[in-house]
Amino acid sequence: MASSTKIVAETARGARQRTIADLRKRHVLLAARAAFFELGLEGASMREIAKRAGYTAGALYSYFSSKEEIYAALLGESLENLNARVQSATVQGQGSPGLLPRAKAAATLRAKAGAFFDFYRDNPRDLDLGFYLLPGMEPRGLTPELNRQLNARLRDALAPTQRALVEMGSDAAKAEQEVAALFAHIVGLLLLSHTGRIRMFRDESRAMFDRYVDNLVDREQLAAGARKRAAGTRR
Amino acid sequence: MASSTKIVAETARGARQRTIADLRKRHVLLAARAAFFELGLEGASMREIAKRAGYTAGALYSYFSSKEEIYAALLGESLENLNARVQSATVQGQGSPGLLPRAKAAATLRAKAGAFFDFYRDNPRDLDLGFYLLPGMEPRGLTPELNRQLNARLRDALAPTQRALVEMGSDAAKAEQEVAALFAHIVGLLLLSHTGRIRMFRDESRAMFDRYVDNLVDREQLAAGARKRAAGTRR
Amino acid sequence: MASSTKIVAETARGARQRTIADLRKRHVLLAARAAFFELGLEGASMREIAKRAGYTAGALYSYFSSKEEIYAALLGESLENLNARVQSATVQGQGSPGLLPRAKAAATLRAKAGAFFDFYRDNPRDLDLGFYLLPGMEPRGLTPELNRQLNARLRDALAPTQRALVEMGSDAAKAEQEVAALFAHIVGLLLLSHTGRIRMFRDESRAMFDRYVDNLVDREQLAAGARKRAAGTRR
Amino acid sequence: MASSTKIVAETARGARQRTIADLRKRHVLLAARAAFFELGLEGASMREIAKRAGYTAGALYSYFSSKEEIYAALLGESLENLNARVQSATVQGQGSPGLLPRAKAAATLRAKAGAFFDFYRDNPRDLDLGFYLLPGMEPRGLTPELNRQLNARLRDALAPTQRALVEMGSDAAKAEQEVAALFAHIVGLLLLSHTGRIRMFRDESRAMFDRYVDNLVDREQLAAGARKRAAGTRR
DNA sequence: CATGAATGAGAGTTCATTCAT
DNA sequence: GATGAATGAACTCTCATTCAT
Repeated sequence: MASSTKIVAETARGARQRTIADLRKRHVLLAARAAFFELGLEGASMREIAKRAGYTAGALYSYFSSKEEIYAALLGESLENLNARVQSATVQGQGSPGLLPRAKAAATLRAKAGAFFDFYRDNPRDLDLGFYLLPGMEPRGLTPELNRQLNARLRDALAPTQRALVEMGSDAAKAEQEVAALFAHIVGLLLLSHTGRIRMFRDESRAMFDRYVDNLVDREQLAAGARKRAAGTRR
Repeated sequence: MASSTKIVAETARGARQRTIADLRKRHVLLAARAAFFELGLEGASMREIAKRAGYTAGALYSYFSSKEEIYAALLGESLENLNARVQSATVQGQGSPGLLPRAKAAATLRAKAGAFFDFYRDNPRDLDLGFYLLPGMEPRGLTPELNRQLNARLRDALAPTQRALVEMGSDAAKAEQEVAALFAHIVGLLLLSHTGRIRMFRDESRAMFDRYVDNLVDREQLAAGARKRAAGTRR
Repeated sequence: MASSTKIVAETARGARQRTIADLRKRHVLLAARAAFFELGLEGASMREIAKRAGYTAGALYSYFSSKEEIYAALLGESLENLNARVQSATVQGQGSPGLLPRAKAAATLRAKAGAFFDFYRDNPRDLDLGFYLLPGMEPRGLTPELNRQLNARLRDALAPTQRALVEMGSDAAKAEQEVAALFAHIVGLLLLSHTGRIRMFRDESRAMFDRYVDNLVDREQLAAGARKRAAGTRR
Repeated sequence: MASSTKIVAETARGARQRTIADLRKRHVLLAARAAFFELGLEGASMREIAKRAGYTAGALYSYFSSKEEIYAALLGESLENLNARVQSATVQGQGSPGLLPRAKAAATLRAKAGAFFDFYRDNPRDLDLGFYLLPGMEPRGLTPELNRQLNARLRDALAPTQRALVEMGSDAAKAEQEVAALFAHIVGLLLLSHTGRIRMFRDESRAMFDRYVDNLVDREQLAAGARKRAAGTRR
């Protein structure tokens, strides 16, 4: 009995410690995020991150075994945030009873893809996180396994949009293609918007995104109508 | 006579030397290109570039007065190459006599936009060149003036596509929007294709580009038809 | 109680560490001093200083944030030493009861000015420290504020001499002029003594200094006598 | 005959060429002087000097075999200028017939020493030339032999002052001491004036110089009077 | 005589990382 | 767990000097 109690106690302590450690880890991560967002990935040195976290540079190595591991954790967190935002995105006027299933799916498409777009528009550095770093990485922080996980979370964030396309009548392959194209369009718009290389993108990126989605919805509805007519003719 | 001969000779020598110097400058640029393409902008140190060019680091400063000037020259060259490729792109079956003007414009659109896409697909690092810019650049090499020039060359490369859109019936504003959206789509596709973050992009990016252009052409033709019918009604 | 103890312990550790850090800083400073004194300000590279201190170049930046900060610290220390020496200089046969106040002041003048002279004669490079300043300095290490402080410490070292002049009967303005002239003479003598540009200065500089002070004392006493007579006449 | 003529011709050509070469050498020297005076000794790179002379860096080595040889030549020239100025300095109201020999000598003293002072006051960098460089020199440009020559020219510039002191009644040894002290004072005043380390020196250096000379003349006249009286008593 | 390309050493500084305490 | 000292390699850039042309 005594030993069992001890085990329980130790486990509890272990859990508490792990929690505290996790908290501190998150604290470091927040500091790293702030540093990176202000100074860019190369500009954010370990010393800078440490200073913002209230630590010495050496202390960070208690939490992360390299700078790249910090980057990986940051990217992971970023994708969690993205997914949270996409999941919490809801259709406006959701309860309208008379709405046709396809119109509902279109609304969902707009909501989910819009959330995706807005997340990166509002957090521009999160985009960098995903795309600017890859070259010259890997050694310790970004193992292939982790890389796979991160890609999976990215797909998760696109999945609701893909499902909406299916509900609008696309077959699976078409839906996958369309969501990939949509993803590419978003990335392109945002990248150009951030670099400022061309004027237009700075202020109109969301409008451009809307037009793309409008066209996409139009196409889907046209295709659905065509399928319907084809089915009617055959009967 | 003698003095005139001397002047000619000296001028010739000057010209020859200038040519040689230019050649060597290009040689350095090629080395820099290779280094940058393999190691990224930050990874390509002056020493690394010099080594590849068969020089010591200090020697590079005979040709370029800073690392950023090298970058700027590289970017400039890249945009020249892009423009050359776009300009030399011609419509297949150009001579077909019975082709309607609008169909011809559509073919031009496909050719020019396709050349743009293909240039960056075939020279992936040239894309990076244009976007790695973000960080702390500018001091000497990339003056605002130069920056403006480079932006102008980028627009030049998109201009033929824009003109084709106008010939298909778009008004100027619409054409500008569409070409910007097309540009964004291309950038997004290529970026995702290069980072490999999602499987599909690796092999299918050109097909995805084609589908985007197909949709664009369809939309334009639909709109043109609508305008025609509207005109007919009004009469 | 326990927490109080802990605080004490931590404070003690902090204090100890600070002391050790100060010691090491001084150690670096000594190495820098030696390097600078042997090789001059430009010749003493960070690497050279580090080597003499038993460090790598990078390690110096734990103690000083730039080469100029090292220089500033060195100059500060030098002026402290100068002041210490001047303050500790006392009049020989100070206790003699029958000495007139003016004679006492003259003795003080000789003692204080002599200490000033001897300090720089015995530490020739400390003089350079104060004058190698001219070139393109200032950026970080030698802020205007610090510059003001250093100038103040220099004046401090001259102040006792100036006070002695006042006690000998000079008015404030005259005393300031004379002390400035004395300072200039000292600097000139020492500079010429160190550069060896003219033979005589090498061995006789102290004798030359003494002659200058003798003349100065004579002049002051003559002037005092003249003032006395003038006052007697007026009565 | 023919060969003799040829020899003459060649010699003449040689002389002309040497003259042209000297001219160009002087031209380079002027550029070096300007560069050094603007940028300081360390700041004036061979490239900078060459640019100002309208040459390439390499071309300078046709005229001088090292940077230090340029420095040496510059210093030599500077001392020539100094001597020229001192020699051309004349006593104001020189022709006054009734002037006593001693008063004339005092006027000469003032004129010659004043010219010395003014030369360095008006050409501050010439002072640096003489004093700031010595450390770390010698290799090629500043041979001991040359060094001796330069020191001699410096003494030459002081000689007229020294002679004036003798004419005022000083014996040779005393005159040498006094002129050395005067030289030290001048150097001290000018150095402090240039560094600006103490306010007073900036604007008043010439006044301070005058006071020093006044005192010197007074002392000499006093001493001469004493000698006269002593001689009268003895008789 | 002059050029311009090139060297090689060295400058100050930054940084991720390690490790004894 | 955290510190602070230290490393060692890397960075861009400058410079006096050399030499084939």
